[in-house]
Amino acid sequence: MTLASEKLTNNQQTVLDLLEKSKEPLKAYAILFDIQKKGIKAPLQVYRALDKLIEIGKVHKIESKNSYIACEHKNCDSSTSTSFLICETCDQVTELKKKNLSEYFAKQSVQANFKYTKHNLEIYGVCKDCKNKK
Amino acid sequence: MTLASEKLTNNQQTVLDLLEKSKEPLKAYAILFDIQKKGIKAPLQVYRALDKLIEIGKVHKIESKNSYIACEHKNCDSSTSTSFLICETCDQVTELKKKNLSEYFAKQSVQANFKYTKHNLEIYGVCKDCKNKK
DNA sequence: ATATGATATGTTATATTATAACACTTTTTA
DNA sequence: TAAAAAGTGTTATAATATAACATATCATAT
Repeated sequence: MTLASEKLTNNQQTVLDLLEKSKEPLKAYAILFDIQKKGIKAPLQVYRALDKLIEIGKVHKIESKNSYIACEHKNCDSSTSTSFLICETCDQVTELKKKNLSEYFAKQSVQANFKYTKHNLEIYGVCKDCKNKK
Repeated sequence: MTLASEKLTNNQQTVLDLLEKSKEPLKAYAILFDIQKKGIKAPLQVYRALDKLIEIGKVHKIESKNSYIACEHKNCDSSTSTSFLICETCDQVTELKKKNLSEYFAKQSVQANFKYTKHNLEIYGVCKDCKNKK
C-alpha cells in the first residue's frame, strides 16, 4: 500500500463516481442497485469499495443514517473524523471543515482526562434552502 | 401520553435495569439474550422498549456502535441530542453534559445559514483509566 | 522477466440489526 | 364504563453487513 494512493480500481471508481454525482448520502444497497449494470453484483463488492474509499478519505459514512457520502474537500486528510450538517427536510448533507472542531473537542476531552483521537459529529436541522422555502 | 412519563411498563423497566447495571453500551440482541429469562422472547419487545426509553430520554443510542446506554444524568432533557466520549481500549462510554456543546453547535450552524435542532457527537480516544494502565 | 507478497475480485452463504403486520390486552381518561 | 391510546406477543421478513474461500491482478525487488 502506498500512502494516500491515487489510483483506484474499477469497482472503487465506479462507487466513487456514483457518490460524487449524488446530492444526498446513499445507502450501500442503493449503490448496489444503481451500479449493477456496471457488473457489480454482490453487496460485498460495494462494501469493499466503500471500506477502501473511507480508508483513503474519499468517502465518509454517516453513522446515524447508515449512508455514505463523497468527501467534498480536495485533499481531505480526514479519513477518520467527520462533521456534518444534515437537513431534516431535504436530507442534504454539508461537511464541515474540521480543524477548529477537532481542537475544540480535544480541549473538551482534556477536561474529562480523556485523550482525543477522532470524532463523528452529526448536526440535524434545517438547511438554508429549506428555511427559505417555508 | 403524558410528558416525561415516569411509570414504565415491565418490559421497559427490565431493559432499563439491565442497561443501568452495564458498564458498557449494549447491543439490542445482547439485551435480548440477557433478559430472556424474564419472559422477553422476541427482538421486537426489546426494540419497542428501547424506542420508548429513548423517547423519554432514559436511554441513548450510540449510532456508530449500534448500541444503547442508560442516561447518566438525573433529569435528562436530552431525548435527542447526545455527546459521548468513547474509549477505544475498554469501550467505556461517558456522556458529556450538553448545554455548552449545543450552544457551540448552534453557533457553528449559523455560519452555514443552517438552523440547528439537535446533534450526535461521538468522540473516540483513550479514557483516564486506560491511559494510566499503559 | 519473473517470483513474491500484497491487494483486489467474484461468489455463495450467513450473521447482525431492525421493522411490518396483526390479533389481542392493559391503561388512561372523558 | 365506554372509547381511545398505549403496550404486548408472535411470526415473518426487511435492511445492513461480514465470513470464507478460490482466483486474479498488480507492484516491485531480485
